[in-house]
Amino acid sequence: MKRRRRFSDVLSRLKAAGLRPTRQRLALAELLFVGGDRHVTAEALYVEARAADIRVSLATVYNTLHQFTSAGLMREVVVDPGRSYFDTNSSDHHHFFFEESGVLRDIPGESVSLHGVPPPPPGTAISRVDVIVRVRNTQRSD
Amino acid sequence: MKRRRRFSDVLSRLKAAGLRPTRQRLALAELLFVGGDRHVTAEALYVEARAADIRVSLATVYNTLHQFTSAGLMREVVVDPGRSYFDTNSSDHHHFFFEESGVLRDIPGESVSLHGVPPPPPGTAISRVDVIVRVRNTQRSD
DNA sequence: GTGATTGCAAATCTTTTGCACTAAA
DNA sequence: TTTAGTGCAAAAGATTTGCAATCAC
Repeated sequence: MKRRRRFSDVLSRLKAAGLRPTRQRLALAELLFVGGDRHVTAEALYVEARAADIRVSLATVYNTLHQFTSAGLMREVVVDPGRSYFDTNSSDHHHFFFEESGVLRDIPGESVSLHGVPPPPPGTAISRVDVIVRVRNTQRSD
Repeated sequence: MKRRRRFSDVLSRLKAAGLRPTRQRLALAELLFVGGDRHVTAEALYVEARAADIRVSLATVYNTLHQFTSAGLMREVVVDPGRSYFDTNSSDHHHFFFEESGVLRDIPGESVSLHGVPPPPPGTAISRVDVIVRVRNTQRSD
């Protein structure tokens, strides 16, 4: 009953987040949350969903990713001008970004330590610290 | 002769970067590089240039910012989905990003120290590490 | 002159929105 | 029912591109 287990996991996850478990949200959540951490763009998830015979529109994919993000189930990662990535790992961690391929990879939050960040100005508080390690291929690429 | 000094500084800067010193590039460079570190979006620089009676198109502002960036005179900072910032400080440093206002502020590179970043995969090298400290207002804003 | 640069408008790309339709509670 | 969610197509931004006109060398 793996399939049923997955389904109910995802179902309770949506319920816990206060999101109505619609067919599209359930299907997208299953793609996203089953099988480890993922980093997707809206377009990529849309293509993947279609390939998996999930009937959903691109607009709904965008809406859903933002709803999941607002609900704390995902995190938006900004690394590429003109394209947003969404990360199924919403805990505190950092990223490698492979500039040539556009691939994002997690760096566990505990492994990195930061010192010397100045305090934020009065009246403000740090909401998040992003560390993005941009990586490029060593060998010729042109 | 402050004005003349600024002009020749900017002129040699462009020449050193191998960029033909056209009227538009000179004028934009003067806006950008005179008077401290700046963080601009293409649109904002365009508006500023027009206000300063610099006759330039938005397309040229985009082109120029990218040329300056390729030449190492500036740096592109990605913090906001759907909008690019360009930073006149191209040396190694980090940023505060004020989420409500969209303002970016430098954090000197020396003040922050990072430990524990895993080595990049074989065949790749770190091209840059960005630390972005996202900040929000403490008081109500809704 | 000659090739690089610019301006303009059109094109492209990503993301958002309006609204009639459908589905969950 | 009643309200939230969805699909579609259109709209909105940001950025890029094609090409004729213009400028630097």
